[in-house]
Amino acid sequence: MAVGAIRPGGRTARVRAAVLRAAGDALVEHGFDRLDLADVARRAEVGKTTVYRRWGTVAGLVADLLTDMAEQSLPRADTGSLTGDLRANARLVQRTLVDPRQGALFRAVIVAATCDPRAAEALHHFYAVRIAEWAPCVEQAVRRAELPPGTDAAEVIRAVSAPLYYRLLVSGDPIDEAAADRAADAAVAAAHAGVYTTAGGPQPVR
Amino acid sequence: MAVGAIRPGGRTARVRAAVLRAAGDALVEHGFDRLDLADVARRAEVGKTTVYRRWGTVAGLVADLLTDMAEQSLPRADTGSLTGDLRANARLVQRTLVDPRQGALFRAVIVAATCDPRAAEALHHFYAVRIAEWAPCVEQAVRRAELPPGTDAAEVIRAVSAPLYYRLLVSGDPIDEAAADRAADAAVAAAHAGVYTTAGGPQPVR
DNA sequence: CCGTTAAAGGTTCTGCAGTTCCGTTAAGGC
DNA sequence: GCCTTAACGGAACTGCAGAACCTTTAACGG
Repeated sequence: MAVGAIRPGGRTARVRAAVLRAAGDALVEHGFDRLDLADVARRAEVGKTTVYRRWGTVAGLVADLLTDMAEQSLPRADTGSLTGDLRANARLVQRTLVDPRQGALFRAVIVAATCDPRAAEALHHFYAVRIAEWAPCVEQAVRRAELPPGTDAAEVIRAVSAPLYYRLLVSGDPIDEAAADRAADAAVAAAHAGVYTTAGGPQPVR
Repeated sequence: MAVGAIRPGGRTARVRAAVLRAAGDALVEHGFDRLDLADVARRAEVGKTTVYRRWGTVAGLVADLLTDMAEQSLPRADTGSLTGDLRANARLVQRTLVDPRQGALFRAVIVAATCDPRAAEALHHFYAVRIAEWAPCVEQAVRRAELPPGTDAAEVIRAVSAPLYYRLLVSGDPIDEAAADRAADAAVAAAHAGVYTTAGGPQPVR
């Protein structure tokens, strides 16, 4: 075999998959701060030396987990109306954050991002991908003249998620379907008023 | 002295103040995950036994720090217009989150809240207080007929902060004055459209 | 199939966060 | 001012996360 070749196949891939799955389980059970790499190794039925060597720290492991999560994508909605699409998006985010496993996982990766630059980069990339996936909903609405031209599509999508993440991380208020619909409706109203146009400030209400 | 009396005065209060200040410094420097209670004790020039006995864990210490922070309040603005007031609020939040010390501190306490129930309760109380302080801006706007009756004042205030915290914790986008103004303007537009009325869904744009 | 070596695995060691123990200081009621 | 004891402080101890070391397994090129 050639010198210096890397070996991503077979066992290495199996080990990565097992460790990432175990890391997800452990994160959901204990949370970010109480995560022990040796415990992850035990769950994954893998030598703890391997986990320490390949990922080093809890944050490094979470960063890799996020990279993996970014690759699995969910299709965006296309209901024909902006409100319908954004409500679908808000409901998707809402269901994800409320889900015991997914919600705990997202809290954990967001925490990891505040502690480690690699995890932060992975997180920002993850959301950049998700936002780019949904931006076409807004672009279509602009083409349909539902929204003013020059509307920043990504900013509208972010505006839908923001109140839900605010509840998850900051205020602790319940993340129910009503909150999701309100988040979507607020984004539509603000976009309609021209708040998200690149030109700048809000346009007068027509 | 009576049996079982507690002693909050003198030395005890001095120790608490010194430890909370030291904890803030340490949080800003190392972040939540790398916080060592022994290091906090050293900075505060206090026995480490004291810190472990009174606060026990990092999360417990942060919870107390938050309780302390909730007591120091900043006055709300009163510019005469809803947009003016909410932009002032958004700018205040923006400046706080961008400030190296304050920003790091807020990230740390939010992280602590995801790890510990007491810290979570302290955080939610902190924001409940802040939101209640600014809610009158919205109530005034309703009285001035700038907004539809039945508008949920707290929800409007939360809507102003949400995009800024989303940037801080999730997307990593810059938290500049333009973002602050957009957050305020979006909240105004959505509130104006009736998204935050207790009645429910959005009212038709007038 | 074989040889090379990248990558995983097992075991032992170590530093330090967190605990325990006991002596010291000073808050506050009389 | 005195006494009781809540609360602080220093030092020695301990358990375990993470490092170090060496052995074993299996991926991949020929």
